[in-house]
Amino acid sequence: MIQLNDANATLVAERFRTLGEPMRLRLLQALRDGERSVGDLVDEVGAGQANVSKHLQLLHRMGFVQRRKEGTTALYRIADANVFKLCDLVCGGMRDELDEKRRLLRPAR
Amino acid sequence: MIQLNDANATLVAERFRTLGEPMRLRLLQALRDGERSVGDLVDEVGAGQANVSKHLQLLHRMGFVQRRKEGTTALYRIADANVFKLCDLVCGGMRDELDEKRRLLRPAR
DNA sequence: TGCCTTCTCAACCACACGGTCATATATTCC
DNA sequence: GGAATATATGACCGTGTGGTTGAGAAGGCA
Repeated sequence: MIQLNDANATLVAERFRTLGEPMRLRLLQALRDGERSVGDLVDEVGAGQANVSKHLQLLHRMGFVQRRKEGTTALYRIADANVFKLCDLVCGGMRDELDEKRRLLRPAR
Repeated sequence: MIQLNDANATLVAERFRTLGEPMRLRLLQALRDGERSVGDLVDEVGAGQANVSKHLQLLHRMGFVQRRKEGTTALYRIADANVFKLCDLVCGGMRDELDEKRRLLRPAR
């Protein structure tokens, strides 16, 4: 791991925090199989348009998605496929933790 | 990636958000080379003791660290080494993004 | 028992953030 | 130009969260 001095820790934390939001994760997943317009995403995640737009902007500023305009519509797409690796790792950790808890429930025999 | 339905997205986001805090990242890094007491960590990261204790508790609840008591001192250690893989991935993403920005600054020749 | 150390817990405050509403901007079509 | 559509932006509000402070356990030791 890169040295996490105070400055780096802040930058890295900023990116983790960006992923620490259910709506943003759902947007990323919706973008998983290709480019989508804001309107499509609004329909897909069932949230307000302004809200979706703001989340997408943050994901864009953090470099997780890219943006392209076509007429009046804005098309977003995944910029960094590693996002899904991150999710996989987190899910793996969740599984491990659940296994551990289940193991602790089983009384020592 | 595991299907991120609404329930899963919340759980995964919860874990990302836990890592989305500079102080917690610094605590994890301080624990990287072995078990540490709360007091040691307080000295190492230069924060209030109650504050460190709270952060450690959250990391513990989320399964990132394990806890052990010895007399009056509490000893924490990394429970899930994948945390560092997560940090590496995020750092890699940051590097890529910086490279991209640098490339965009160079005018098309 | 009484004191000291170590840590946790509860209450509080200030601030950041997610959501919504209303409005602005930009592009297309008539 | 004017209306309609698609997106972005700003103001506002309620809630969640990091930090601090002070009190409260829990163990070690004289």
